[in-house]
Amino acid sequence: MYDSILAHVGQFIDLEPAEIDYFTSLLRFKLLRKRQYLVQAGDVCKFDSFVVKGCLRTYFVDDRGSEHVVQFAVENWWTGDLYSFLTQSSAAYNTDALEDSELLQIDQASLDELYRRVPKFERFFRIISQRAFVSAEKRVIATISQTAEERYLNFIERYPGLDQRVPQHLIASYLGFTPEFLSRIRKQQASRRK
Amino acid sequence: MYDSILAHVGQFIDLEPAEIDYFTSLLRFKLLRKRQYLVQAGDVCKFDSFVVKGCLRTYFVDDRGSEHVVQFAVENWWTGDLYSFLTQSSAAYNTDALEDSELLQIDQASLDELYRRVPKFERFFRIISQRAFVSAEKRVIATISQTAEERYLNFIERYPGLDQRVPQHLIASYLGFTPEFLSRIRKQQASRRK
DNA sequence: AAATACCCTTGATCTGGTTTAAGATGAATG
DNA sequence: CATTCATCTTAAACCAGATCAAGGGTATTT
Repeated sequence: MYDSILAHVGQFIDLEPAEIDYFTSLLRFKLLRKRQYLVQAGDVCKFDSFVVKGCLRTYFVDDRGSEHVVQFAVENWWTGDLYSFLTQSSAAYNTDALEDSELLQIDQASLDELYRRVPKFERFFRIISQRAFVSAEKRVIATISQTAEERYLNFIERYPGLDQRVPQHLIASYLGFTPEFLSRIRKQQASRRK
Repeated sequence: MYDSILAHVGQFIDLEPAEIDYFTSLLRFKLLRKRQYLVQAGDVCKFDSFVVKGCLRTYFVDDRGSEHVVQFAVENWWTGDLYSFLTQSSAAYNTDALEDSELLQIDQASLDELYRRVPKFERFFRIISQRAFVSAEKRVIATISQTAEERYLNFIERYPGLDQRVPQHLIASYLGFTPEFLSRIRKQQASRRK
């Protein structure tokens, strides 16, 4: 059950057996059925969640009532509303399961304790946060500088298989355009391949 | 000279006098004249740079030759090409000074040493990276879900005074539209205020 | 004190992507 | 097994914002 999270953490820091035991003792296992919420906007996000299996999406509902996918999370990703988790304030985003999913969760108090007892975890979360920041900044630039078609092609290249796993209209939402327009892009792609 | 960076770091971690001395001993002071480059695309970004005074911009040149402002950095911000700095690979972005600026810089080797000798700095950079990630993600959502006018109004509210400090066409670039369109937004704003 | 380089504005025209609306297909549910 | 619900497609009208082109103001340079 802990194999994937330990392999993931092990990419960035080395842990002693006792540290591994301590770390895993802080984790709680959570099963989510398809369509079930992990966090709803307005709630406080109590846990940082690691995806062992399955697929989730985080989305935001704007003033006009339209939904926008903030991120997808598949195996070996962390998910939740980070701002809400860090500040224990109410979440702006919703996260729900697109498939039946298995998560490992840690709460704020346990994480603080973990930072204190095993400071290497500060390093681990520093590294993954820096990477997440770099990716988010790239996504800003892509959204600003590329056409819808370019973003779509980069998406299927960068997240291979994900387009087979989640509905197209959610990919369109993630990329910042309408499902109708994605349909047109795909049609044009298909005719070009002939 | 070190007042602002120590106050900034002090917001997140507490340092002993000896740790302060050690930290500041690793910093190097850098003066940039207006228009001078801090990092050019293709170079390796050797330093993480803290802005003591002045204003810089990081920008990206796309395939079509258009520039896009990735971020502005004013007093108490860190700047540079983070991906290039972390991996010591060549930078995708350019950073240059919009005003004469004073920086404090740390190189990769010194930072590694700092993490080893004063692990609290892992914590410090974890926290600011997490915040940076949250902001970057908000910017993605804003770009996807709001109109040009809404983004502009949020920008001047969120970064008060910055619109007086940097040319308008760079703000337009940062927000993801053309300078001509910003001009029209401002005209409409002015007429509404009458 | 010209000359040059920036910077901002305005108008006309064009386009990438939205909106609205309708229909087709398949999957989940009572 | 009928019915709702979710997903995807297509097409026509429409719009936010881009592009192109021109002109004017103001620093900075020479």
